[in-house]
Amino acid sequence: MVTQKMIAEKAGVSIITVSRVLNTPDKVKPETRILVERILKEYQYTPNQIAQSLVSNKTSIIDVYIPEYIALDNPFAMYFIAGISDALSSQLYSFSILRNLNREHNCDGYIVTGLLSNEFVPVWEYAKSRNRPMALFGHVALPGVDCIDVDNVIGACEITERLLEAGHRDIVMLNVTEEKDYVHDRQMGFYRAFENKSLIGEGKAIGDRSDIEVVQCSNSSGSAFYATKELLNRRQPTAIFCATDTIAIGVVQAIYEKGLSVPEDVSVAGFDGLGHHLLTQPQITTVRQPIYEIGKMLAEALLARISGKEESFKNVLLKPQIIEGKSIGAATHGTGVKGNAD
Amino acid sequence: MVTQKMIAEKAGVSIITVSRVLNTPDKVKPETRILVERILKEYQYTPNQIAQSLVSNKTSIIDVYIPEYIALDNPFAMYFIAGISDALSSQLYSFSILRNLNREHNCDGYIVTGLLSNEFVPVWEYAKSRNRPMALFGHVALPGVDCIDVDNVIGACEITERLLEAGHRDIVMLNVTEEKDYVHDRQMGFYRAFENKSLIGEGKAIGDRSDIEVVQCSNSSGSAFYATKELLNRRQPTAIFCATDTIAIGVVQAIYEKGLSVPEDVSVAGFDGLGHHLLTQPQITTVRQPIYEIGKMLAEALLARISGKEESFKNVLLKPQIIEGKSIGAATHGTGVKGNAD
DNA sequence: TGATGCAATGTTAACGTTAACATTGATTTC
DNA sequence: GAAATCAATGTTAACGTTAACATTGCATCA
Repeated sequence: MVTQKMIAEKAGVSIITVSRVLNTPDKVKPETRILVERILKEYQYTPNQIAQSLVSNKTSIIDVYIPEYIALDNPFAMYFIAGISDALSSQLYSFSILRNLNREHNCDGYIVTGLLSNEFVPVWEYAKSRNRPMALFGHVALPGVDCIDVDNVIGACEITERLLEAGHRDIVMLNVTEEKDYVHDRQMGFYRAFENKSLIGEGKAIGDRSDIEVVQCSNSSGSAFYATKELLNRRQPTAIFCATDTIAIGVVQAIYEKGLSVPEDVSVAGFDGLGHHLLTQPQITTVRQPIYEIGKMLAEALLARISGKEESFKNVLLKPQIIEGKSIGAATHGTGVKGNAD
Repeated sequence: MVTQKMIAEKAGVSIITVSRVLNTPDKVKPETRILVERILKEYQYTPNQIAQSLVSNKTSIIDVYIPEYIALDNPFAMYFIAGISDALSSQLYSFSILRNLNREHNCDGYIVTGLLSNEFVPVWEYAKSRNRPMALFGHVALPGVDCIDVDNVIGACEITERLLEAGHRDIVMLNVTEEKDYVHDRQMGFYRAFENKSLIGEGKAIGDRSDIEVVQCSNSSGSAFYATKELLNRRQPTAIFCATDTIAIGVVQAIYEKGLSVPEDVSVAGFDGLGHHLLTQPQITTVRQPIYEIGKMLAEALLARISGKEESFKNVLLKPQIIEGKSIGAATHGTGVKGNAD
């Protein structure tokens, strides 16, 4: 390994002069500077980052904590990581993915995801004890943390309103059988759209949703395929709102298999916008969670905090955007709100 | 930050005794050891990895070089990264993803992918000049590198043979319009299956493939959907071999839309096995590239080399495995090899 | 009883870099 | 012409850890 010491000896100067040529060249006589630069180049000197880190107490590494229960090989993780990677590499930072906190690792800051608010406290204390800033995908009531989260309720509400505005009144939601916040929130958003349009059955209290059908299946297109076949054997809604695009793929297939068309016979709406919505024909109109952008924003927020450029802490709740596909059409059959027709 | 120096002062011992308690506790008198351990715990001492790295010249970090032209948000990259991550985290190693080599970064070794053999030489020299081992996804004729690659020819050949053994003689391949090695290799494998079964049209030289139809489309399910519709409007082969599972998804949709069934009317075979084959109904029988496992094996090979446990260098060409779906059935129509029927 | 061995602990130096302070010699200032 | 200034460079110490060698004091042995 070529060190500053070796360069200094070759050039007949002291180590610190070499260091100055590298860091503050203006403070070195041009003659000396040119000599040292020539030797640096000749011996292909590269600084030892480790030694620099020891002095500066900076590593140029961000630790990204993704708990082990989140598979790295799903679109969520990959978009998140891609966003972080792009934000950091432009600033000459790199990152390490941590799957647990068993191990010491020196870094300049943490990006954290996949935690419920109560799980977050120990991680927060961990970062605080190391005096490192932290940015969180999620929202939490702890001070000194940059937070960004997605509003699943609004996303589900808006795309459901979209279906309602296209004239659909008999909309079935295919939701996931998982006890996660996002599952609950998307169903709430679905209901809220009916409430906003005052389409909850007359004479029923706001909040009485027994007249709106929600079918459950697991989050796979195969499960959605069978659930949809069963549904279509029973009756034919004018639209299906799918809690995820993975589900929507199975729904579209089941509609085809039934000899029906999308969107002519049944409209389909999805949620996630992480690539699966592009796989069907027609492409699915969906709600996009900007995971890539969130990863990028979190990384940028963290870098701003590290550099001291930013004073106030972010606390953002993003409104997800509707991505236009071709899977939503005008309602061509049906009898209005199913509850009203009963 | 709590350092060994602070612990030493509190315990009334020298720094090196603290270091010994941490590294070689047997060499410390039990009495002293217990005292120091108590204070270490009380002040929540954690070692400074940077300082350790400076002394040991080891970082416990592997640099994973994925050139910028490979999007991190595709299944290939994500499975690759997941495999590496799992192999490394069990050994208390972490990794950094490098998107270019503009920047110095201290690491214990390199994992490299996505390079053609000529692009690989400078990267190889880069690693060699830093005296760090390297493991490559690909194959190359350079010494001192662990290599693992997938045999696309054999994979395509075997799944095509599978179709031939099911009685199919009129098989169309839907290939990608990209000038990449894998595209060429999969088409070669497709042809080879016919040659192996001596099904290249009678009276034609081995290698004359004008009687086997290959349709091209871009690597998206929408493009495959339209290409397949056009194909089915012309004629109905008994099976379609798709160069990628993304294409296979569009093919299945087009078959449905035509009012036909998979595999009753048309069998479908795919390639990749990175998740998309699970999205259709029926699930696609495909050839799986074990990307996750390759990432894992490369990481393990690198760790073995770093630890000096391994002498000889790996040079593996993996045979991809067929993943059973339900998309291949017996041939129920058709007239044998299309060329013969002409 | 003095030499030998050994367990326990300490001192010094090293890893490669940079910050803070020190020195040198030439130039400017009053 | 002595004092002050300044550019150029050097010396020392520091970051936190560990390796190599040194010391101490006690027990063992001939």
